Amino acid sequence: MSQERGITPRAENFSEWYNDVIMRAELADYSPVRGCMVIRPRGYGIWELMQRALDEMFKETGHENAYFPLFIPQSFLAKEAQHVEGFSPETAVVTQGGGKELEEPLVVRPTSETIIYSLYAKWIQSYRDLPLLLNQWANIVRWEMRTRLFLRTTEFLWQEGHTAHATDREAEEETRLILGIYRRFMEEWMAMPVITGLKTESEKFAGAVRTYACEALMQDNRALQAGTSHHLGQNFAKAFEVQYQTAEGELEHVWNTSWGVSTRLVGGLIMSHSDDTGLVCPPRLAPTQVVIVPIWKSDEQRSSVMGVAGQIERELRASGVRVRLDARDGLKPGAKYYEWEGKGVPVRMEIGPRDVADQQAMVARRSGGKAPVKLADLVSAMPRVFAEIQSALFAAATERQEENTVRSVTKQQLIDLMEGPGGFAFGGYCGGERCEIEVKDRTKATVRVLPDPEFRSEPAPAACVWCGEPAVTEAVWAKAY
RNA sequence: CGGGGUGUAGCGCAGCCCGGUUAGCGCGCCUGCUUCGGGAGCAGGAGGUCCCCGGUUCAAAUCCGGGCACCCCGACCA
Repeated sequence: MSQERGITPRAENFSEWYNDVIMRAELADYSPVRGCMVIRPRGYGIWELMQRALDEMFKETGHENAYFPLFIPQSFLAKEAQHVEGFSPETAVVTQGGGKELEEPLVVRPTSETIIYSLYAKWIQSYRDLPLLLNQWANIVRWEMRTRLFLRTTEFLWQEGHTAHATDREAEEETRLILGIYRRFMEEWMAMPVITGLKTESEKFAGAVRTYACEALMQDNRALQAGTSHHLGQNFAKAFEVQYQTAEGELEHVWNTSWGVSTRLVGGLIMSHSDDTGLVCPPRLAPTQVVIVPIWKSDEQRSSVMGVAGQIERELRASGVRVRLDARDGLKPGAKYYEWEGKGVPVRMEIGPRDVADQQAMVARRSGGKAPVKLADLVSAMPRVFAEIQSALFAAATERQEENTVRSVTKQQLIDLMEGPGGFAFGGYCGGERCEIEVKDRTKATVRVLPDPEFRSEPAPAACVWCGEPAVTEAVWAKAY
């Protein structure tokens, strides 16, 4: 036995398990700078695949990429009252440059609304300039009290879309369009089910009129806010005087939206599927989808096995599969199995002398199951195998979410649930801030979203879970990351 | 910011209470040979500011004081 350090069992300590999975899979490492993280190639590879998929969806819907500066004049943040109030406590500020005190301190962007809309004011003159649909891939800095790899770090990577529209309705449609894209990405690529809906006043983005979000339930039954889409109304347009002339010659402020997902998604991916062996990654986002492990005893066997393995590797790669042949000498096959399982490679192909003789390979899935496949069928079989794994992961995560969701909770059930197993609790809500605060004080749970119609209960709850007054809406409570 | 824990080789740790001369162990790493269908074996080898600063002492990984960093649990937080 030459076991590497084991992974803390998930059931024993979820946080330590999470860290262990990241270390075992070599996704990230701690940095010399407090609260910051280093994203290693296997983690960055997941992010790159996420970027590629999302970027394509943004472009399909008419968005273009641009890049705005990291530094924002401090005065810009202050132009929108709610915005500055929300972000000031967590900004990093540069006061010196080139050895001299700066005329005006520069904020390291915690988000880019202010600098972007200051430029939009210049670019937008006429209704013919609208809509303006831009996105940027960038890093941002928020000075966090307590950090966790991928989930909350001082610096992180994200995309932020910023759009300007002629009408309130168009901006609302954009906000909803993006929320739908996020949901589709999380379900179809991450195999992570989400609940979408509206944020309450206290939880919405600082400076927004409305914030919509995707909320996912992790394996410890806490909710992760995985993506947000904000309808900014004319708040920033007024602050930065972003105006356009209508066809009728009137001067109007534009309507803005902003929306983002971050490297936090990688954390969500990890916490949705992984197990005590290590990372479990859905094939569509796996930097390595297939690892080929050759097996031999003698030198003759080695050359024939490697010949076949190399051939399969080339064919799979040519067909678009992200494949890797593990030809390392001196490691037994079993050791390689454990290593690649820990790293979350969805499919392992074992090829030994017996397989070569039978013209087949053993195809083993990270999530369980192993079966021989004829060499001639390997390439054509992979899309189906990937699709099955992908949908099995989504089905398992969906089942887990449903098992940990309670509909029409009573006050006592809400308390018991949050003191006990956790999960999503659906119930009536009067809409009052006081109930929101009391629930949080008593249970640590917050309103994650006021769910969209497709997630709502039938029939709609009549009374507020907390105060018993008539419910004006339904809410989803959970303890959040 | 409060409570708890940890800093000794790349990783995981022992040694510290009770100071002592070449600071150990497992894994990993390098070389060679034998191995290889679920974590290989043998032989040889490389690798250390014992977190930092100061103090006590003939002598400090070990005792004392101060600091720093990281992790966990809270508090806080789009």
